[in-house]
Amino acid sequence: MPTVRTRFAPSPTGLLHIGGVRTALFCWLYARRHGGTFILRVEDTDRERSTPEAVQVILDGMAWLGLHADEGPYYQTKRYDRYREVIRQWLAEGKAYHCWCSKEELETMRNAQLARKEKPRYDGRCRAGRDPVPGVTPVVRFRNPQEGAVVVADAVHGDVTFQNAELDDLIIERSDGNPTYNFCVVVDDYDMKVTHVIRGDDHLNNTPRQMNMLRAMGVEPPVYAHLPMILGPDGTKLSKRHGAVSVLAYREEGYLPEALLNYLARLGWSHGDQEIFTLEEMTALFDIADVNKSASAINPEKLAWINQQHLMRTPPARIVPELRWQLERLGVTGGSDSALEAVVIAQRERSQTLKEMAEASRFFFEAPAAYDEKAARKHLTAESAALLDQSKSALAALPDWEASAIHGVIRSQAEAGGFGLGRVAQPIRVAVAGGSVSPPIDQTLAILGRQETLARLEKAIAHAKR
RNA sequence: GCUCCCAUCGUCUAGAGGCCUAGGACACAGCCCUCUCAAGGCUGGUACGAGGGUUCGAAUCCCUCUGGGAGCGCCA
Repeated sequence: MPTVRTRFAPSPTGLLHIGGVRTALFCWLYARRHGGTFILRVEDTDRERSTPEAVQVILDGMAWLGLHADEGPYYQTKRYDRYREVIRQWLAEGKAYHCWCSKEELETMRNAQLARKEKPRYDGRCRAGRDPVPGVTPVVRFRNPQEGAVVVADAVHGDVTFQNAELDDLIIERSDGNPTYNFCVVVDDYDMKVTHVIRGDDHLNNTPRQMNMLRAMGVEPPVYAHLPMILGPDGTKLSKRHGAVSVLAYREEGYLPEALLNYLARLGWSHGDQEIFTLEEMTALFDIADVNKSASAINPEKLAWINQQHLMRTPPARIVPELRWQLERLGVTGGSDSALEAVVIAQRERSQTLKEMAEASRFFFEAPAAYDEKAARKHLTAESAALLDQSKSALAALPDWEASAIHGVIRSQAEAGGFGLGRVAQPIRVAVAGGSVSPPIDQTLAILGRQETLARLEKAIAHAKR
């Protein structure tokens, strides 16, 4: 059994979006699971649309996700000599031939077929050879078998049979001398000794042609696994307004890479009823046999839930740099690692994303610019001013500034007044956080520190007395 | 139009002939917990696209239909 070799082969013509990431993930997981090699190959033969920026976006995205390649990135544009070599050889062996049809001629053929309600395809008119046509630079076509059938033994779909009669002779070299996609894929998968081709099922229809070309090279095709498509939340094709944005946008929105990967893995793959997986669990459990055949729609709410589950389970120290990055994006700097860690622990069960966490934690690092109007009207009243004042004195007198002692103060204040904790806690909460929502008040004050707490209480008392 | 693929709650899915009066998760509703918001716990509603077979028995196997998708390019 040869070592497993998988490849992720994006084309840098657009963005690396959710669909591409899921494909990359499955390739990566499969290689990891079997101690194999994961190859990154950039398919940039479309010189018109490929851009260095798009390449960089792919590289950055993969790096953020932690989907590191064991080999590559390879670039198809750097392999043109090899492609030409194969084409020359095929031409010599009769496996390929020159086609002198002009684009106009092909267009006419196509329209006629469409008019006859036939599947548009090349009719092979140059197959037997044709004299050079003046003014036309020929393309090279692969001589596809005309008889028999090709069976794709797909690891997720099972056997899928295509009649060779349905396939035409595809162009492998354009008139400008550049090789085409389907051909490059074949040469690359052959040269790179790819054992498992895991890709989107929009490629299922290309597979028989690729298999025929692989056989023309004298090898048996690799194992194919065609993954179902990922749809937008409304069940239609992914578009810009859905998730078809760069994966890096998910970092900005405050998602953990492992959470995004967990979510994506569960789109089309499952392991019983388990929903939350660490990367380690996924690599240990992943199997193509458990991959679904049907397309699935992304559900942003579930992604958010999974993200929160990861926020709650991941060691806080690992979250700290992510939170710091989000805070900096809000223009909030400072705070020691240990302070941020305490914030993470206080906020993780009340934040679905790191962005939310940063926004909700702003007040820990800077005094609220203004009180939430509604909250202030309700809790910073003349009568609560007296209560706030008492709390302030009691807190100032506390020997140790820690949560349980702070809780003791709040509780005795409430007991003394004969009312619930909320009556004491809410005004304090508004005073320190600026609004009526925060982590438990004792924990909040403990993180904030005595000095800052007292200062904010002072200010709130003044406000309440106005 | 032709070829190919797909089809269980709104969504993600479990289900490989009897364990299914269909299980879990997200979302939703109610209750509990409770200093706010959450988290957590409990409860509830909603699904096998339709029709034919095969079988003692079908969500599971076969056929047809319907619906969705992909491909059919000197794009990838």
